Amino acid sequence: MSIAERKERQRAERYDLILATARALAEAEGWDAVTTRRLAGLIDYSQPVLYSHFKSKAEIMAAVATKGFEELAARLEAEIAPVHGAGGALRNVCAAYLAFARARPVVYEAMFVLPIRIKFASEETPPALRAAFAALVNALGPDRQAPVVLAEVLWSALHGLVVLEQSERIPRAGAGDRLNILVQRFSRD
Amino acid sequence: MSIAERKERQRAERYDLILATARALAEAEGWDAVTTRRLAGLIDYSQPVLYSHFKSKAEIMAAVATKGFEELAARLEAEIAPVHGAGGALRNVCAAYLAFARARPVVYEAMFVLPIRIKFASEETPPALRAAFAALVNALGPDRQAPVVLAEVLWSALHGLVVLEQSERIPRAGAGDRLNILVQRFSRD
DNA sequence: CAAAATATCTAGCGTTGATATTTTCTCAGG
DNA sequence: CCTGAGAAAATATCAACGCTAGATATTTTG
Repeated sequence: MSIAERKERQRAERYDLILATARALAEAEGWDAVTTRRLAGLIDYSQPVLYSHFKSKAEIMAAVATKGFEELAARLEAEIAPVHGAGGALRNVCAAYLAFARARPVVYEAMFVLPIRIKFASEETPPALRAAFAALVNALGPDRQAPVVLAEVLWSALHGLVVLEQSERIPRAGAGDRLNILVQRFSRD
Repeated sequence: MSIAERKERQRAERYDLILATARALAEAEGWDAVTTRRLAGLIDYSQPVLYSHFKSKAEIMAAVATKGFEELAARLEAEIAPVHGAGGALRNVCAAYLAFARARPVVYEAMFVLPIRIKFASEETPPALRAAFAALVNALGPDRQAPVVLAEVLWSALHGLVVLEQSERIPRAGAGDRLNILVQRFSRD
């Protein structure tokens, strides 16, 4: 079975290559520049090869997004794990969320802005996405009333800050002040 | 000058017809369905006529968005004007914002999600947009510290709720609970 | 060694936003 | 009532897009 294994491995490598290339191209020139022709050219395969791995261009973007969920979850959990003193966890998690969005804006866009049809808050929700949301709930601390709904509102605020900032609808300069106010508003009274 | 005036008026009518048709088509089938050809067909003109009014399709969407800013500002100001008792203004303005987004989702999308390159928070910002933001600031009540930054965060939270709800990333069912929590968090302590 | 299955390519379909060219219409002056 | 200039709108066209069909080369199986 060694030959089949090798082929399987090579296919997986090409799969990863497609995702890495799509992400790199999007980071360099934005998602609009990620066309199937350019993507195929960059990996030195013909365009239809992409369709042997993915059903559509949207599915490629969804796969990039899924990897992004994993990275985001890891970053948020890293801010919870050490016992920093409970007061600081909320601020650190919020800051990590915003830092992720700033560091990987196009991945963030694929995850949360573009229409990629990933199920949220259901059984099919990717585990990493659920983990990231759980980190938000934990960051709020124990014994809060309606912690899940509270985390949803917190997440909305974080997401709103990200997209309004990225689309330059609120000035980038005030980001620090806005984080302060956000944390203050969602801290325990 | 009467002939020139008539021509001018007819041109303005066609301009409005293009915007109304674009909006109606977007509301019926989404912005992706608004192609220059379909739009031209619906107004019984050839496709290049659109380019005698607008430089690009994005400019058409930006014009629809600008009309949306006016409607949003009017709705928010209507919740401030009457002296409802200061406590209720914040809730009413937030509810009106969310109601606008639910009532006109595709106009909201053009205003705040799609890349339309309208200047925010600058001298070129459309007056209606500035007015809408001012209504948010007023809704927070007098004598708050850093009211503009606070309003930016509130706006971010509202916007996050809207887009996460519309893209089904948070369940629609909990909207009422989330509004309660949002208002509670941004009310004066 | 032949047959079946798999992998990949070239070519092309139908649409898109935008533009270049050509035709049609409008309207003032003789 | 003509006629020619200029504006306005049409047709025709462009390059690029996502995606698919058909043909060909390669590998696996009987």
